[in-house]
Amino acid sequence: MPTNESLHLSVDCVLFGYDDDGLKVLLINQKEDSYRDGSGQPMSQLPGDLILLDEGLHEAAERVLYELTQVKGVYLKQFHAYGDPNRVKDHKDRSWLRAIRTKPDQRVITVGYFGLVSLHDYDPQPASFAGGVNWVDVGDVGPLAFDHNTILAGAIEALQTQLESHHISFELLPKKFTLSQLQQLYETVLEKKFDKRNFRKNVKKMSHVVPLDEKQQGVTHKPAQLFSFNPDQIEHD
Amino acid sequence: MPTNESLHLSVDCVLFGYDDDGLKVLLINQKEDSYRDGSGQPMSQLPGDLILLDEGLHEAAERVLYELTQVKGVYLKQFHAYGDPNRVKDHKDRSWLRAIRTKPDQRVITVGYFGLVSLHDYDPQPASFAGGVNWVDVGDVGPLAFDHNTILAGAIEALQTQLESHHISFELLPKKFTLSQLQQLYETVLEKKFDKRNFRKNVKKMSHVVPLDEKQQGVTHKPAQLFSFNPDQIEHD
DNA sequence: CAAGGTAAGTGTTATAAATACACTTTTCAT
DNA sequence: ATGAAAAGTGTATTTATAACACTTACCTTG
Repeated sequence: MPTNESLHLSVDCVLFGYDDDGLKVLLINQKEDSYRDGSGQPMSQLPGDLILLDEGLHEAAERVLYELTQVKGVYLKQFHAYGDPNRVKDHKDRSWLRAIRTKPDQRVITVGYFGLVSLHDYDPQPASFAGGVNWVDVGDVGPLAFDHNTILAGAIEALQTQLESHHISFELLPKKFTLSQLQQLYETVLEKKFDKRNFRKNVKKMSHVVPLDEKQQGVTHKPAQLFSFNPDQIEHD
Repeated sequence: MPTNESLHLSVDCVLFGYDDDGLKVLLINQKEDSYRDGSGQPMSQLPGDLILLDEGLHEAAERVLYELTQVKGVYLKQFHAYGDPNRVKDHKDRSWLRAIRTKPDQRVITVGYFGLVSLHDYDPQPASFAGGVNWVDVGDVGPLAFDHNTILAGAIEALQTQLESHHISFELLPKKFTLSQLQQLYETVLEKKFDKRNFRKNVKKMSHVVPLDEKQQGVTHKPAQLFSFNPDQIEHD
């Protein structure tokens, strides 16, 4: 029954990027002429790669991300392994696999990592070997290759549950930020509204959020107080 | 540098068993003469096995557990993948690997699952191909083979965080249980004490915990009301 | 069959956390 | 000087958490 002779392992990275206009995921497109879905559209997928024989899983995720975005040192966390024997056997994915793999029928188990970057401070200049690289709003992601929609959904869930408990919000914000930006981040990620005054009351209790002697500049309204995270006070993980 | 030519994947199961005298983990011993640690003690490990080419990860975990305990249908949940390239390379583990593997230097990545069983209703009669199988109190677990102490710690953490949020306590209790048993379970797993009256107040709010028209029997004191979980009201996951 | 042992069962009060809600302030642009 | 735009701020209500001690029902034993 199984057409494969061995079993390979990859990592797939769900890199979330955030800025004032929302939460994005980094997706890569295959070259248009080699890989299209039924309707002729080029299909997207999450950045991922087979792991090397002497690297750890976390290392592999870092490498994949570095190769794609030239970014080092981003927050990266494992969230789930996906091992359905048929996860790379779908009809829609065959032509692409034939193009890139020597053994396209080979079974691949993948370990999902999510990563967080702030798109405010610097734009990670995605540089891909494989085709176009785009930041896509999380709400606008269409059908992806393989089981990548499932993986993305798992990453979003992990991000939501960990945002509050693991103090990772600062990975998505600029070094200096306003309380409104922090609130918008929470509202975007958790998909619910918060009351401004109550939200600020809670932030005051967080010892790792510290006010700076500095105000927002160049805005057309009352400039907001800037805050930053104190890394000493943060233990995530 | 790497001595391995390929890479294999296993599942390791942390099967938790609970009864009135505590939380146990199922461990297997290697045969004493083939595998001892430095001090000549036979070493224990978590039940685990390489996954087959055509089975999913969850399926693999179910199979491993069935082969060891003859138990089917237990609650099983993936919690983490462990992929350090040296996780099976420790000196203490070499003799055992030489005994059981054709390629003892081969790298193995493993996916951890935790499982839950009630030791009240029935004793899962562990039946092993590989040696002794024991329920060991979670507090009394000594050094294990490979990185299995790390994996166990990860499983305990996962169990603790999910006990409250995922309504899984009933997997560890008999079908009919008293509120004191439920409280003791929480206290054991979460390693903290609860106030009896406050605990019961909270239970009353849980619609999935329903009182039965039945009382405890054969006890030397006031018999407790029995309760059960209503499976219709439970969505875990 | 009375007494003692044992765990079950039960309410109230105090403190802390979460929620709901609306106006004033500061800056820039016109 | 006026208006637009988002920042910033306090109180009252509701809900949840925490602390705390005695009575009840059943079994055992002497």
